[in-house]
Parts: sequence; C-alpha cells; structure tokens
Amino acid sequence: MSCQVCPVRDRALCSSLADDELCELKYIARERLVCREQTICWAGEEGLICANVVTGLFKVTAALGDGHDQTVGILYPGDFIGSPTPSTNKFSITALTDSSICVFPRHLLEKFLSAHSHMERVLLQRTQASLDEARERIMLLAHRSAEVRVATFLVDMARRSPVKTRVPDRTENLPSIELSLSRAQMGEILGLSNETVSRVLSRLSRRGLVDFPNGRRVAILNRSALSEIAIP
Amino acid sequence: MSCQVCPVRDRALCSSLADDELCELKYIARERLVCREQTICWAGEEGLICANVVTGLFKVTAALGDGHDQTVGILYPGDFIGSPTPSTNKFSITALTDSSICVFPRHLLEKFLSAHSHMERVLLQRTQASLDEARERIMLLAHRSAEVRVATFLVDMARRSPVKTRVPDRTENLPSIELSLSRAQMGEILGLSNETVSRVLSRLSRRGLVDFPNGRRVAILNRSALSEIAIP
DNA sequence: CGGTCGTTTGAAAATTCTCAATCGGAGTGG
DNA sequence: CCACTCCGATTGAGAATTTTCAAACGACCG
Repeated sequence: MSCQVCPVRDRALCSSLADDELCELKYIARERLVCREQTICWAGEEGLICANVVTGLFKVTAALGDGHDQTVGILYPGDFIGSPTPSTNKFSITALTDSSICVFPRHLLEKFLSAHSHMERVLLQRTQASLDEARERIMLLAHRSAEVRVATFLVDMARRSPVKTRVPDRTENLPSIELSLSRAQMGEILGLSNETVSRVLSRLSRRGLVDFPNGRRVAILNRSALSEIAIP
Repeated sequence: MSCQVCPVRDRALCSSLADDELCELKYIARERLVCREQTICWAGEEGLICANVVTGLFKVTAALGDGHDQTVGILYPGDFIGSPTPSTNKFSITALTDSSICVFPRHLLEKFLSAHSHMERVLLQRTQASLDEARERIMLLAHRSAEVRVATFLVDMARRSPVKTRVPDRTENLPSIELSLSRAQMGEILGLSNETVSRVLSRLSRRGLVDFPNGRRVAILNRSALSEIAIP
C-alpha cells in the first residue's frame, strides 16, 4: 500500500514529512491488520514496536485486578502508538474494531527520528495533545454525572469517528456512527456500570436525542442538545 | 544561583546535559520565586514561557464553571512546565506552596532544543511519563472508593515529596510530609467533596494509619497498611 | 429449538453529596 | 491579654446518585 493513498496521510505523524522523507520512512514501515479484540501491546512488556493507527479504533487499558479492565484512553485513526525510546508498556492496547496499523520497529524509528528532528518535534506535540486529552478525561470522571459522561463521550466519538451516513436535515446533519462498543465497554471508559450506561442511553433515546437503529450503531438525532448536556 | 547546587540538578530536564551544555542553557534561564496561590499559566492564553519546577508544588487545573476548579495534575520539583512549540495553554498552573521555578523564554528554549536534540528526546520521555501518570489518575477516579483515592494520594505524596522528618521506628520509617493542601483542594484533586475527604481522613486517623500533628501536616504512621488500601 | 450473550428494567443497598451546625486555631483590634 | 472574627475542619442527617443483585427480554448461532 502506498503512503500516497493512506487514509491518514494528512493526519498521522507522517504528515510532517516531505515526499522524499516519506519514501525513506516507508522502507521501515509495514502495514498490519489487527482483528477486533486483538491486543497489540501488553502492559508490563517491553515496547518493541511503534505504529500509526490507520483505520479502526483501539482502547488503552489497565487490568483492574477483579478481572475487569479500566479503559484510560481511546486511539483514533492517525494516532501514534508506542515510544521511540526503550520503555516498558504501562498499559495494554487492544483493537475495538477490525483495524489496520502502520508498524515501525522501535529501534529503526528511533534512528529515523534522530535524523529528522522536526518529526520528533511533531511527536512531542502529539504526546502533549494526548496528555491534554487525558486531563480532559480526568475532568469528565471527577464530579460529573453519568448523563454528562455519556453525552460527552457520544459527542466525542461523533467528532473523531469517520461519519458513516449523513441524512440531510433542515436544521443540522444527523451523523450515525458505529459505536463498536458494548455497554460494558462504554462503562469501562466512563467509570460506570453497564446498567447505568444502558439507563442513560435509554433516557436519551426517550428524549429523542439519540436512536439505536440496529445493535451497536448509534444515530445522533440532536447533536446540539447532546452537546448542551456534555461538558463545554 | 548556580546550576551546580540546583536542588533538581539530577532530576530535571537539565540532568540530560553535559556541563558545557548546561552553561549554555543557563544563559537563557532565570530563577523566579512564586508565591503560594499565584498562577503562572492561565488556560486559554498563549504559552510564552517554559520552566522547571525547582522547589515547591503546583497544581494543573481547569475552571469548572461553577466557580470551583478541577485539578487534573500535580507538579513536583523536577517537573517541566509548558511546551517548546507555540501553543495555547489548555489548563492553568498555580502554586500550592511558595515555590521557585527556573524559567526559559519559549522561543529560546525551542532553539536550544533543536540544537540539543537529545534533550528534546528526554522531554518527549518526560511527557510520555506524564501521560502515563494522568492515565493512572484516570484509573483512580473511575470506580474507586473515596478511601482508596485518599490513601493512594497520600502514598503518592509521601513518595514524591521531599521528606521533612523521619522518626526511626522498629518496623519502618514514619515520614511526616507537608500536605500544603486544604481538604477542599484534596477533594478538587480526587473528585470528592471536602466533607468526604475529611471523613476519610478522620477514619484513617482513628485506625491509626495517619496523624495530623498540626494543621496541614500529615504523618504517615503505617505506610504499608496505607499502601494496602491504595491502588497497587 | 435451546443456549448464550448482551441489553433492558426493577428494586434494594451502598456510597457520596448537600445542607447545616459546631468546633478550633490564627489573626486582629481593643 | 482577652474577646472577637474569620476560615477551614469536623460531624451529623437526609437527599441524590450509582452500584449491585436479579429477572426478563431479544438477537444470534449452532
């Protein structure tokens, strides 16, 4: 697969590279398909690979001891995985959907970054953005009600996920997004039980803000009202 | 003040520098004293400065809308503040105690980092460590009881704060640390009301795990029992 | 058709928040 | 030096929210 037609050509770390640099990087990259539920990084292990998320969705999790996991982050297409420096993974990374990633052996990427320091600068910015994002999530979990958490999560997903269908409307677009998550997984992300998630979604549905046409797909019927509920 | 006697010479970003590089960096650095409660970065403003925390304690906060703040991170001596690239601050940074920081104008530090890419690499590692830390905090806020949150926080503070006094004991050391935080501020960090924080601390005190000799100082009487309660 | 798994819904239990009163130390002014 | 005030800490009681336990439901699959 050529970088020229890469779906995240303009979003991933590589977007900071000129065409000739991109060619060079491609030599150490290989595409890899990842099946839903498959874990590509295990907490506690050495991080031997780095990667860009190309398509799909991943979760960053820690084992909770009681068998369950806590999700501490979501990775969308264009996001970077791993560290160029030798390090132990603090969290596991697992595919939520069938996905594809662009993999680099860690030590080779480390060399490449040293030779292309502007890309390393971009990676730093990305990491700081992830830090800001994690802190936003802290704000979401502390003090916020279940309804606010769920609404914020839905708005977030709608913003970052590739929109599948758009039904034109007099007032606004109505994006329908693939959730790809069970109620339990949403609870894992939002720090709620699956029952509470279900209850909130039912309530939002009764109020006409969202709809569940089939299974795990969710249609956002009233995005502005949902944003109203969500964190500013 | 000379870098040679800097309290965080071995912990801050600068620890990655050789002596001659350190001399060079010193030209663009200046020490600055910050009074308790003083805010050095405001959310929404342009980040014109970077800095190392030398002494004291800072909190990273976001306004919550109802007048209160939510603390999303704590900065200890040696921690880095700001971003070398132009960016808008997403959060405010405020001193919890009288503190001192080592300030660099952003654009000058940016140049320095470009010329000393190994330091930029270290900064990247630091930022990733902060990200991991923020994610640990997410784990703490999601699903955890008030007691676990408080105990984890105390153990964390005891680990990262400079110990003020140590009373030798048959079984273990008994560090007494300066909390520097009101109950309300702890609640701000842990996503709890100040009353809940107070209740948990009273309970821990009755169980003989901690003591409050005077005001905001806390003595950890049984660190292992506290760690037992805290997150692993 | 039966079984499994995720969802939905109900009701009781547990936890935390909110409101309110009291307490205690630090600082101030007479 | 003492009374007074202010602010944070503590403690109690009821309210609100969420979790837990349980049951019922429905879709999917062999």
